[in-house]
Amino acid sequence: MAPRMTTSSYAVLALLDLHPWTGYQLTQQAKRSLRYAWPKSERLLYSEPKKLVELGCASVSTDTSGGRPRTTYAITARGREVLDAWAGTRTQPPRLEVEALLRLLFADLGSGDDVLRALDELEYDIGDDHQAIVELMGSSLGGGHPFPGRTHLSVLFASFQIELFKAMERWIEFAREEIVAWPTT
Amino acid sequence: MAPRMTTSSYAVLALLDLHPWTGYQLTQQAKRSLRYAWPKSERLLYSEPKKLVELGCASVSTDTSGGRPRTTYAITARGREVLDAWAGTRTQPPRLEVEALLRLLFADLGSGDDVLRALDELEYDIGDDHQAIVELMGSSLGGGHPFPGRTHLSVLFASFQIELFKAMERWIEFAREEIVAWPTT
DNA sequence: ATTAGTTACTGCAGCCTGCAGTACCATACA
DNA sequence: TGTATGGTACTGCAGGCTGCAGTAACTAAT
Repeated sequence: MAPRMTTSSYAVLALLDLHPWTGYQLTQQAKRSLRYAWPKSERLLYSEPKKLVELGCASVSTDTSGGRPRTTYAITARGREVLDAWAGTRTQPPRLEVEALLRLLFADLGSGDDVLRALDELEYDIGDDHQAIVELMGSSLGGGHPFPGRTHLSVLFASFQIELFKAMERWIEFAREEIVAWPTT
Repeated sequence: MAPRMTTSSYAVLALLDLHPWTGYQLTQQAKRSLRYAWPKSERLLYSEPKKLVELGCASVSTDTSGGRPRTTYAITARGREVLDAWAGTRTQPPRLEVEALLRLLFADLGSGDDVLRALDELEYDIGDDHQAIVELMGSSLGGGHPFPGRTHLSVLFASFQIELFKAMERWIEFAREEIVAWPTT
Protein backbone atom coordinates (compact mmCIF):
# COMPACT_ATOMS: atom_id res chain seq x y z
CA MET A 1 0.00 0.00 0.00
CA ALA A 2 1.13 3.55 -0.68
CA PRO A 3 1.66 5.53 2.52
CA ARG A 4 -0.53 8.54 3.35
CA MET A 5 0.53 12.17 3.54
CA THR A 6 0.27 13.22 7.18
CA THR A 7 0.69 16.73 8.57
CA SER A 8 4.25 15.70 9.43
CA SER A 9 4.83 14.80 5.80
CA TYR A 10 3.67 18.26 4.73
CA ALA A 11 5.89 19.86 7.36
CA VAL A 12 8.95 18.07 5.95
CA LEU A 13 7.85 18.79 2.39
CA ALA A 14 7.54 22.48 3.25
CA LEU A 15 11.11 22.42 4.57
CA LEU A 16 12.28 20.78 1.33
CA ASP A 17 10.53 23.53 -0.59
CA LEU A 18 12.84 26.03 1.10
CA HIS A 19 16.02 24.12 0.41
CA PRO A 20 17.30 20.56 -0.11
CA TRP A 21 18.35 18.86 3.12
CA THR A 22 19.81 15.59 4.37
CA GLY A 23 17.93 13.54 6.94
CA TYR A 24 20.18 14.76 9.72
CA GLN A 25 19.80 18.38 8.69
CA LEU A 26 16.02 17.96 8.83
CA THR A 27 16.27 16.78 12.43
CA GLN A 28 18.44 19.81 13.30
CA GLN A 29 16.05 22.20 11.61
CA ALA A 30 13.16 20.61 13.47
CA LYS A 31 15.00 21.13 16.75
CA ARG A 32 15.56 24.79 15.98
CA SER A 33 12.09 25.92 15.02
CA LEU A 34 9.62 23.37 13.69
CA ARG A 35 9.19 21.62 17.02
CA TYR A 36 7.50 24.67 18.58
CA ALA A 37 4.50 24.21 16.29
CA TRP A 38 4.86 20.56 15.39
CA PRO A 39 6.91 18.54 17.89
CA LYS A 40 7.88 15.25 16.25
CA SER A 41 10.50 12.65 17.05
CA GLU A 42 13.90 12.60 15.41
CA ARG A 43 13.05 9.11 14.21
CA LEU A 44 10.13 10.36 12.19
CA LEU A 45 12.20 13.12 10.58
CA TYR A 46 14.44 10.42 9.15
CA SER A 47 11.49 8.39 7.84
CA GLU A 48 9.39 11.14 6.29
CA PRO A 49 11.70 12.10 3.41
CA LYS A 50 11.87 8.43 2.36
CA LYS A 51 8.08 8.34 2.26
CA LEU A 52 8.05 11.54 0.23
CA VAL A 53 10.39 9.93 -2.30
CA GLU A 54 8.11 6.89 -2.50
CA LEU A 55 5.19 9.22 -3.21
CA GLY A 56 7.10 11.11 -5.88
CA CYS A 57 7.11 14.33 -3.84
CA ALA A 58 10.87 14.34 -3.28
CA SER A 59 14.02 13.10 -5.01
CA VAL A 60 17.22 11.69 -3.52
CA SER A 61 20.77 12.39 -4.52
CA THR A 62 23.71 10.58 -2.97
CA ASP A 63 27.06 12.33 -2.84
CA THR A 64 29.90 9.85 -2.38
CA SER A 65 32.74 12.31 -2.93
CA GLY A 66 33.57 12.92 0.75
CA GLY A 67 34.36 10.30 3.35
CA ARG A 68 30.80 9.31 4.20
CA PRO A 69 28.02 9.18 1.64
CA ARG A 70 25.45 11.96 2.17
CA THR A 71 21.87 11.46 1.05
CA THR A 72 20.19 14.74 0.17
CA TYR A 73 16.47 15.16 -0.44
CA ALA A 74 14.92 17.77 -2.74
CA ILE A 75 11.33 18.66 -3.57
CA THR A 76 9.92 17.67 -6.99
CA ALA A 77 7.34 19.40 -9.19
CA ARG A 78 4.77 16.91 -7.94
CA GLY A 79 5.79 17.76 -4.38
CA ARG A 80 5.11 21.44 -5.02
CA GLU A 81 1.64 20.64 -6.32
CA VAL A 82 0.87 18.52 -3.28
CA LEU A 83 2.13 21.28 -0.99
CA ASP A 84 -0.03 23.83 -2.77
CA ALA A 85 -3.11 21.67 -2.31
CA TRP A 86 -2.35 21.36 1.40
CA ALA A 87 -2.44 25.13 1.90
CA GLY A 88 -6.14 25.09 1.03
CA THR A 89 -7.20 22.32 3.42
CA ARG A 90 -8.73 22.69 6.86
CA THR A 91 -6.16 22.89 9.68
CA GLN A 92 -6.37 20.46 12.57
CA PRO A 93 -7.46 21.91 15.92
CA PRO A 94 -4.56 22.72 18.24
CA ARG A 95 -3.55 20.14 20.80
CA LEU A 96 -1.96 20.80 24.20
CA GLU A 97 -0.47 18.11 26.42
CA VAL A 98 0.49 19.33 29.89
CA GLU A 99 1.19 16.59 32.38
CA ALA A 100 1.76 19.09 35.18
CA LEU A 101 -1.87 20.21 34.78
CA LEU A 102 -3.00 16.61 35.05
CA ARG A 103 -1.19 16.41 38.37
CA LEU A 104 -2.99 19.54 39.49
CA LEU A 105 -6.39 18.19 38.46
CA PHE A 106 -5.85 15.14 40.66
CA ALA A 107 -3.95 16.99 43.35
CA ASP A 108 -5.81 15.78 46.41
CA LEU A 109 -3.90 12.56 45.93
CA GLY A 110 -0.38 12.84 47.25
CA SER A 111 0.87 15.89 49.08
CA GLY A 112 0.48 19.51 48.03
CA ASP A 113 4.27 19.60 47.72
CA ASP A 114 4.06 17.26 44.74
CA VAL A 115 1.81 19.71 42.89
CA LEU A 116 4.10 22.60 43.67
CA ARG A 117 7.01 20.58 42.36
CA ALA A 118 5.04 19.75 39.21
CA LEU A 119 4.56 23.51 38.73
CA ASP A 120 8.29 24.07 39.24
CA GLU A 121 9.03 21.46 36.60
CA LEU A 122 6.56 23.06 34.20
CA GLU A 123 8.16 26.46 34.78
CA TYR A 124 11.58 24.97 34.18
CA ASP A 125 10.57 23.20 30.96
CA ILE A 126 8.90 26.33 29.64
CA GLY A 127 11.91 28.39 30.68
CA ASP A 128 14.21 26.35 28.44
CA ASP A 129 12.01 26.85 25.39
CA HIS A 130 11.26 30.46 26.25
CA GLN A 131 14.96 31.28 26.35
CA ALA A 132 15.70 29.32 23.18
CA ILE A 133 13.03 31.08 21.18
CA VAL A 134 13.97 34.54 22.43
CA GLU A 135 17.54 33.83 21.29
CA LEU A 136 16.27 32.49 17.97
CA MET A 137 14.22 35.63 17.43
CA GLY A 138 17.13 37.80 18.43
CA SER A 139 19.46 36.17 15.92
CA SER A 140 16.75 36.35 13.23
CA LEU A 141 16.35 40.09 13.72
CA GLY A 142 20.12 40.51 13.95
CA GLY A 143 20.48 39.37 10.37
CA GLY A 144 21.46 35.79 11.14
CA HIS A 145 18.37 34.34 9.51
CA PRO A 146 19.18 31.62 6.96
CA PHE A 147 16.32 32.78 4.69
CA PRO A 148 16.21 36.59 4.91
CA GLY A 149 12.91 36.86 3.03
CA ARG A 150 11.28 34.83 5.76
CA THR A 151 12.43 36.82 8.78
CA HIS A 152 9.01 38.41 9.32
CA LEU A 153 7.40 34.94 9.38
CA SER A 154 9.88 33.59 11.90
CA VAL A 155 9.42 36.60 14.13
CA LEU A 156 5.62 36.38 14.06
CA PHE A 157 5.88 32.67 14.69
CA ALA A 158 8.21 33.21 17.63
CA SER A 159 5.95 35.91 19.06
CA PHE A 160 3.19 33.31 19.41
CA GLN A 161 5.43 31.09 21.49
CA ILE A 162 6.66 33.99 23.59
CA GLU A 163 3.15 35.22 24.37
CA LEU A 164 2.05 31.72 25.34
CA PHE A 165 5.11 31.16 27.52
CA LYS A 166 4.52 34.47 29.28
CA ALA A 167 0.85 33.59 29.87
CA MET A 168 1.85 30.20 31.31
CA GLU A 169 4.49 31.73 33.56
CA ARG A 170 1.98 34.29 34.87
CA TRP A 171 -0.50 31.50 35.58
CA ILE A 172 2.14 29.41 37.39
CA GLU A 173 2.85 32.33 39.72
CA PHE A 174 -0.87 32.76 40.37
CA ALA A 175 -1.41 29.01 40.88
CA ARG A 176 1.43 28.81 43.40
CA GLU A 177 -0.11 31.56 45.50
CA GLU A 178 -3.51 29.86 45.37
CA ILE A 179 -2.12 26.47 46.35
CA VAL A 180 -0.11 27.62 49.34
CA ALA A 181 -3.23 29.45 50.59
CA TRP A 182 -5.26 26.22 50.60
CA PRO A 183 -5.69 24.41 53.88
CA THR A 184 -3.53 21.27 54.12
CA THR A 185 -5.60 18.09 54.10
CA MET B 1 4.66 -9.22 28.12
CA ALA B 2 2.99 -7.07 30.77
CA PRO B 3 1.97 -3.68 29.38
CA ARG B 4 3.60 -0.49 30.69
CA MET B 5 1.94 2.28 32.72
CA THR B 6 1.84 5.36 30.52
CA THR B 7 0.77 8.85 31.54
CA SER B 8 -2.62 8.00 30.02
CA SER B 9 -2.85 4.97 32.31
CA TYR B 10 -2.21 7.20 35.33
CA ALA B 11 -4.82 9.69 34.11
CA VAL B 12 -7.46 6.95 33.95
CA LEU B 13 -6.30 5.51 37.27
CA ALA B 14 -6.65 8.95 38.86
CA LEU B 15 -10.23 9.13 37.57
CA LEU B 16 -10.94 5.70 39.05
CA ASP B 17 -9.55 6.92 42.37
CA LEU B 18 -12.35 9.52 42.41
CA HIS B 19 -15.13 7.11 41.60
CA PRO B 20 -15.77 3.82 39.75
CA TRP B 21 -16.68 4.30 36.09
CA THR B 22 -17.66 2.29 33.03
CA GLY B 23 -15.60 2.60 29.86
CA TYR B 24 -18.16 4.87 28.28
CA GLN B 25 -18.32 7.13 31.33
CA LEU B 26 -14.54 7.48 31.18
CA THR B 27 -14.77 8.72 27.60
CA GLN B 28 -17.45 11.24 28.63
CA GLN B 29 -15.41 12.46 31.58
CA ALA B 30 -12.39 12.82 29.32
CA LYS B 31 -14.46 14.93 26.92
CA ARG B 32 -15.58 17.22 29.74
CA SER B 33 -12.31 18.06 31.41
CA LEU B 34 -9.39 15.67 31.05
CA ARG B 35 -8.84 16.43 27.37
CA TYR B 36 -7.77 20.01 28.10
CA ALA B 37 -4.63 18.75 29.81
CA TRP B 38 -4.32 15.31 28.25
CA PRO B 39 -6.15 14.92 24.94
CA LYS B 40 -6.47 11.22 24.13
CA SER B 41 -8.68 9.28 21.77
CA GLU B 42 -11.93 7.69 22.82
CA ARG B 43 -10.46 4.40 21.68
CA LEU B 44 -7.67 4.60 24.23
CA LEU B 45 -10.08 5.42 27.06
CA TYR B 46 -11.76 2.09 26.41
CA SER B 47 -8.46 0.19 26.37
CA GLU B 48 -6.77 1.72 29.40
CA PRO B 49 -9.05 0.33 32.13
CA LYS B 50 -8.54 -3.18 30.72
CA LYS B 51 -4.80 -2.71 30.96
CA LEU B 52 -5.19 -1.47 34.54
CA VAL B 53 -7.09 -4.64 35.41
CA GLU B 54 -4.35 -6.75 33.85
CA LEU B 55 -1.80 -4.91 36.01
CA GLY B 56 -3.87 -5.38 39.16
CA CYS B 57 -4.50 -1.64 39.51
CA ALA B 58 -8.24 -1.89 38.85
CA SER B 59 -11.05 -4.42 39.29
CA VAL B 60 -14.04 -5.12 37.04
CA SER B 61 -17.62 -5.79 38.06
CA THR B 62 -20.29 -6.71 35.53
CA ASP B 63 -23.89 -5.83 36.28
CA THR B 64 -26.27 -7.95 34.21
CA SER B 65 -29.47 -6.83 35.96
CA GLY B 66 -30.53 -4.22 33.36
CA GLY B 67 -31.02 -4.84 29.67
CA ARG B 68 -27.40 -4.49 28.63
CA PRO B 69 -24.51 -5.71 30.77
CA ARG B 70 -22.51 -2.79 32.21
CA THR B 71 -18.83 -3.26 33.01
CA THR B 72 -17.68 -0.98 35.80
CA TYR B 73 -14.04 -0.44 36.77
CA ALA B 74 -12.84 0.45 40.27
CA ILE B 75 -9.39 1.20 41.69
CA THR B 76 -7.67 -1.42 43.86
CA ALA B 77 -5.30 -1.00 46.82
CA ARG B 78 -2.41 -1.75 44.47
CA GLY B 79 -3.76 0.92 42.12
CA ARG B 80 -3.66 3.49 44.91
CA GLU B 81 -0.04 2.62 45.66
CA VAL B 82 0.91 2.97 42.00
CA LEU B 83 -0.90 6.32 41.79
CA ASP B 84 0.90 7.56 44.89
CA ALA B 85 4.26 6.66 43.40
CA TRP B 86 3.36 8.56 40.21
CA ALA B 87 2.81 11.81 42.14
CA GLY B 88 6.51 11.84 43.01
CA THR B 89 7.88 11.33 39.51
CA ARG B 90 9.15 13.97 37.07
CA THR B 91 6.43 15.42 34.82
CA GLN B 92 6.88 15.33 31.07
CA PRO B 93 7.55 18.65 29.37
CA PRO B 94 4.43 20.25 27.85
CA ARG B 95 3.71 19.63 24.19
CA LEU B 96 1.88 21.96 21.81
CA GLU B 97 0.70 20.98 18.35
CA VAL B 98 -0.64 23.89 16.30
CA GLU B 99 -1.02 23.17 12.62
CA ALA B 100 -2.17 26.72 11.91
CA LEU B 101 1.25 27.94 13.10
CA LEU B 102 2.92 25.49 10.75
CA ARG B 103 0.98 27.08 7.89
CA LEU B 104 2.19 30.48 9.02
CA LEU B 105 5.81 29.36 9.20
CA PHE B 106 5.65 28.25 5.55
CA ALA B 107 3.31 31.00 4.48
CA ASP B 108 5.14 32.23 1.41
CA LEU B 109 3.82 29.14 -0.29
CA GLY B 110 0.22 29.59 -1.34
CA SER B 111 -1.57 32.87 -1.01
CA GLY B 112 -1.74 35.07 2.07
CA ASP B 113 -5.45 34.33 2.16
CA ASP B 114 -4.68 30.74 3.09
CA VAL B 115 -2.75 31.88 6.18
CA LEU B 116 -5.54 34.23 7.19
CA ARG B 117 -8.00 31.38 6.84
CA ALA B 118 -5.76 29.14 8.94
CA LEU B 119 -5.86 31.85 11.62
CA ASP B 120 -9.65 31.98 11.38
CA GLU B 121 -9.79 28.24 11.83
CA LEU B 122 -7.48 28.42 14.85
CA GLU B 123 -9.64 31.16 16.37
CA TYR B 124 -12.74 29.08 15.74
CA ASP B 125 -11.27 25.90 17.26
CA ILE B 126 -10.06 27.80 20.30
CA GLY B 127 -13.43 29.55 20.58
CA ASP B 128 -15.21 26.22 20.97
CA ASP B 129 -12.97 25.11 23.81
CA HIS B 130 -12.87 28.56 25.37
CA GLN B 131 -16.66 28.67 25.57
CA ALA B 132 -16.89 25.09 26.83
CA ILE B 133 -14.43 25.67 29.65
CA VAL B 134 -16.00 28.97 30.71
CA GLU B 135 -19.32 27.15 30.98
CA LEU B 136 -17.69 24.30 32.85
CA MET B 137 -16.14 26.73 35.32
CA GLY B 138 -19.43 28.58 35.69
CA SER B 139 -21.32 25.40 36.54
CA SER B 140 -18.54 24.32 38.92
CA LEU B 141 -18.78 27.59 40.84
CA GLY B 142 -22.58 27.45 40.71
CA GLY B 143 -22.54 24.30 42.83
CA GLY B 144 -22.96 21.86 39.97
CA HIS B 145 -19.61 20.22 40.52
CA PRO B 146 -19.80 16.41 40.81
CA PHE B 147 -17.05 16.39 43.47
CA PRO B 148 -17.60 19.48 45.66
CA GLY B 149 -14.30 19.09 47.51
CA ARG B 150 -12.49 19.44 44.19
CA THR B 151 -14.11 22.64 42.97
CA HIS B 152 -11.02 24.75 43.70
CA LEU B 153 -8.87 22.38 41.64
CA SER B 154 -11.25 22.46 38.69
CA VAL B 155 -11.40 26.25 38.79
CA LEU B 156 -7.62 26.65 38.93
CA PHE B 157 -7.29 24.10 36.14
CA ALA B 158 -9.86 25.95 34.02
CA SER B 159 -8.14 29.27 34.65
CA PHE B 160 -5.01 27.91 32.97
CA GLN B 161 -6.96 27.11 29.83
CA ILE B 162 -8.76 30.44 29.86
CA GLU B 163 -5.55 32.44 30.22
CA LEU B 164 -3.94 30.49 27.36
CA PHE B 165 -6.99 30.89 25.13
CA LYS B 166 -7.05 34.62 25.79
CA ALA B 167 -3.34 34.89 24.99
CA MET B 168 -3.85 32.97 21.73
CA GLU B 169 -6.82 35.11 20.73
CA ARG B 170 -4.84 38.29 21.39
CA TRP B 171 -1.98 36.96 19.27
CA ILE B 172 -4.34 36.02 16.42
CA GLU B 173 -5.66 39.59 16.31
CA PHE B 174 -2.10 40.92 16.26
CA ALA B 175 -0.99 38.43 13.61
CA ARG B 176 -3.90 39.33 11.32
CA GLU B 177 -2.94 42.98 11.41
CA GLU B 178 0.68 42.15 10.68
CA ILE B 179 -0.19 39.89 7.77
CA VAL B 180 -2.55 42.26 5.99
CA ALA B 181 0.15 44.94 6.28
CA TRP B 182 2.67 42.78 4.40
CA PRO B 183 3.17 43.44 0.72
CA THR B 184 1.48 40.81 -1.46
CA THR B 185 4.00 38.63 -3.27
C1' DA C 1 -43.59 1.90 12.06
C1' DT C 2 -39.62 4.19 10.98
C1' DT C 3 -35.94 7.20 11.74
C1' DA C 4 -32.54 9.55 14.29
C1' DG C 5 -29.83 9.98 18.18
C1' DT C 6 -27.48 8.19 22.15
C1' DT C 7 -25.37 4.46 24.64
C1' DA C 8 -21.70 1.11 24.53
C1' DC C 9 -18.37 -0.98 22.85
C1' DT C 10 -14.40 -4.04 19.54
C1' DG C 11 -10.96 -4.98 15.72
C1' DC C 12 -7.61 -3.47 12.77
C1' DA C 13 -4.44 -0.90 9.77
C1' DG C 14 -1.06 1.96 10.09
C1' DC C 15 1.11 6.25 12.23
C1' DC C 16 4.48 7.59 15.65
C1' DT C 17 7.90 7.23 19.59
C1' DG C 18 11.70 5.75 22.37
C1' DC C 19 15.43 3.05 22.67
C1' DA C 20 19.20 0.38 21.41
C1' DG C 21 22.53 -0.32 18.21
C1' DT C 22 26.06 0.84 14.48
C1' DA C 23 29.67 3.40 12.71
C1' DC C 24 32.45 7.26 11.17
C1' DC C 25 35.00 11.56 12.14
C1' DA C 26 37.34 15.46 14.88
C1' DT C 27 39.42 17.48 18.81
C1' DA C 28 41.77 17.36 22.95
C1' DC C 29 44.27 15.41 26.56
C1' DA C 30 47.72 12.34 28.49
C1' DT D 1 50.61 7.65 20.13
C1' DG D 2 46.55 5.96 22.44
C1' DT D 3 42.04 6.99 23.95
C1' DA D 4 38.13 9.40 25.52
C1' DT D 5 34.55 12.62 24.51
C1' DG D 6 31.25 14.47 21.59
C1' DG D 7 29.15 15.38 17.29
C1' DT D 8 27.52 13.39 12.78
C1' DA D 9 24.50 10.13 10.47
C1' DC D 10 21.65 6.95 10.43
C1' DT D 11 18.42 1.92 10.97
C1' DG D 12 15.40 -1.71 13.20
C1' DC D 13 12.01 -2.89 16.25
C1' DA D 14 8.62 -3.24 20.03
C1' DG D 15 4.85 -1.38 21.37
C1' DG D 16 1.92 3.00 22.29
C1' DC D 17 -1.86 5.51 20.11
C1' DT D 18 -5.39 7.07 16.56
C1' DG D 19 -9.07 6.99 13.25
C1' DC D 20 -12.30 4.50 11.17
C1' DA D 21 -15.48 1.04 10.32
C1' DG D 22 -18.51 -2.04 12.22
C1' DT D 23 -21.92 -3.96 15.66
C1' DA D 24 -25.81 -3.68 18.44
C1' DA D 25 -29.12 -2.33 21.93
C1' DC D 26 -32.09 1.30 23.82
C1' DT D 27 -35.12 5.72 23.46
C1' DA D 28 -37.83 9.50 21.86
C1' DA D 29 -39.99 11.76 18.23
C1' DT D 30 -42.57 11.80 13.97
